[in-house]
Amino acid sequence: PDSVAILQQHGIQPSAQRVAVADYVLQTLEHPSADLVWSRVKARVPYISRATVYNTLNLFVSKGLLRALTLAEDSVVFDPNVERHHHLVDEESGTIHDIAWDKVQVCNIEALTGFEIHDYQVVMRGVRKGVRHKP
Amino acid sequence: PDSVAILQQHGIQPSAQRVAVADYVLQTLEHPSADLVWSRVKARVPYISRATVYNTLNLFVSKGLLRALTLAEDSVVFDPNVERHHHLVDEESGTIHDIAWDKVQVCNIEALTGFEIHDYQVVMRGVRKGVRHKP
DNA sequence: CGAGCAGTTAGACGATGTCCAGAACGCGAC
DNA sequence: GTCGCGTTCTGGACATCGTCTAACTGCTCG
Repeated sequence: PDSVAILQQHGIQPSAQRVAVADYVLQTLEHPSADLVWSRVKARVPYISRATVYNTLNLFVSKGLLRALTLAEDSVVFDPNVERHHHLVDEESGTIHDIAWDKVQVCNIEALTGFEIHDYQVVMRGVRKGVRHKP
Repeated sequence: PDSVAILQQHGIQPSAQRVAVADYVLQTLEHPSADLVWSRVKARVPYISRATVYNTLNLFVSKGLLRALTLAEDSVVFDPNVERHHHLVDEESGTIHDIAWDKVQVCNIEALTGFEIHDYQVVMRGVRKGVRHKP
């Protein structure tokens, strides 16, 4: 897809650095941390600075292009999937997997009193099936 | 309750520092970060060091006395409630509230293929009802 | 040309969390 | 008691994450 067009549609000036970040982060499935985005983008655009990557990621989040997730220890990760969905954390590798919204259902959320729920998701932890554990 | 007895039941030597940490962290409802635990405990035992608090909290987690949660930005917090339950993050204050396990139900978790789910919970974000927003 | 503005840059900074070497402690043996 | 040994505690160094600032670049408009 055309990163430049996407940025413009969201009211973001498409500078060279922003396009470079978008080209990677809007396509990836690896739920990268900010510093991982930095190193990935640096591989193609070596002169980009760390501050720019952080600024750009925060800008993308505020414009709704990305979601920031705080699921596992150490660091926020970014998810280009901004639709509602759930998450599964692989306890062995730390990898995060998206789980489609309609794969599981949550009931009685509306019955909670005292709070106005703006958003919710199921967070699961587990391991790949068939992986052997040490005896 | 008797912190000394609880520590012993979990196979932890009850040193003065560990008891001091336990006295606070096993009773609290405020979901403290490690550094908050440090300052709370220092108020009663001023000579305790930061490293000891971190070591003690990690020890308690590995022994099943506490759960470490990574829900909101910045820092892991600790929860003495080790029963299954859900969490609600107040988006205005950042406060975390425990939600009883049977208040909401999650269906079809078992139907997920490819993974062995060890644990899951619903994470909600919202605000206290009746709180006015700026117009 | 040059003033102004948006974007970028490098590095300083504060906060979080881990690690290490040495000091202090507790406890049993003598 | 006191000796010796293993455990615990301590303070500081260290690495990482994320933010901030001040200076620099490059573009547009007059």
